[in-house]
Amino acid sequence: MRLTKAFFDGTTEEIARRLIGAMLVHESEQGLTSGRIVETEAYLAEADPASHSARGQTPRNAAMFGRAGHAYVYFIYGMYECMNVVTGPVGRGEAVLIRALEPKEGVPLMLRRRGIDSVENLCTGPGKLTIAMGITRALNGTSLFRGPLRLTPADSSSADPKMNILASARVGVSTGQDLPLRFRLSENRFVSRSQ
DNA sequence: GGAATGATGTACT
DNA sequence: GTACATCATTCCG
Repeated sequence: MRLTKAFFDGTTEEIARRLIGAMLVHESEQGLTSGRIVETEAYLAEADPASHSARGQTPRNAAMFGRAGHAYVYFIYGMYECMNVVTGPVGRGEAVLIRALEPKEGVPLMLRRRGIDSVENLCTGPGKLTIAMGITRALNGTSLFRGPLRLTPADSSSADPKMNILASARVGVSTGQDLPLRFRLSENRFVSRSQ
């Protein structure tokens, strides 16, 4: 199924839920890798102190204020990169952090990038999945409709009936912990470790 | 098993 | 100087 503009209708929370089950695909010179999204977190513009957009636009977070369906990739803790899907509209500053993937295509390449030999912890966290997928800040601001990094919505006709989505507090934030903006597949072994 | 720790760019006090 | 949308490693018990 092809990504359309209508995918970004509704609130960022709704889009964060809708992203569960969608496929993320990256084509690089090294090869193609893909995974099914099993965990997301919504970051809002209003009343969300944990959001990067909370204190206005800076060069670092500019992509978060860009168009829906584009990537916001940022560098954190001096070591890791995290990937978000901007949910727009332009100037608003809302996005959904991709926190975990169930690896699908290009697993050997992902294992090589991560320097491990088990698929178990390959993409179970936002910093891990960007390494495995080869996602860097070079992709910041790029379109997820076309380009090397693409998003493919879940095919609703083949939706897994056991696909229960749980909502809970976000991970690693010190403010806004009362907001249930983290979404994950229940009973999926590829969600991130920290609960 | 769980807690503490180090790696360290970017933004802000 | 401090905090941060993290992770791997080390040190406990």
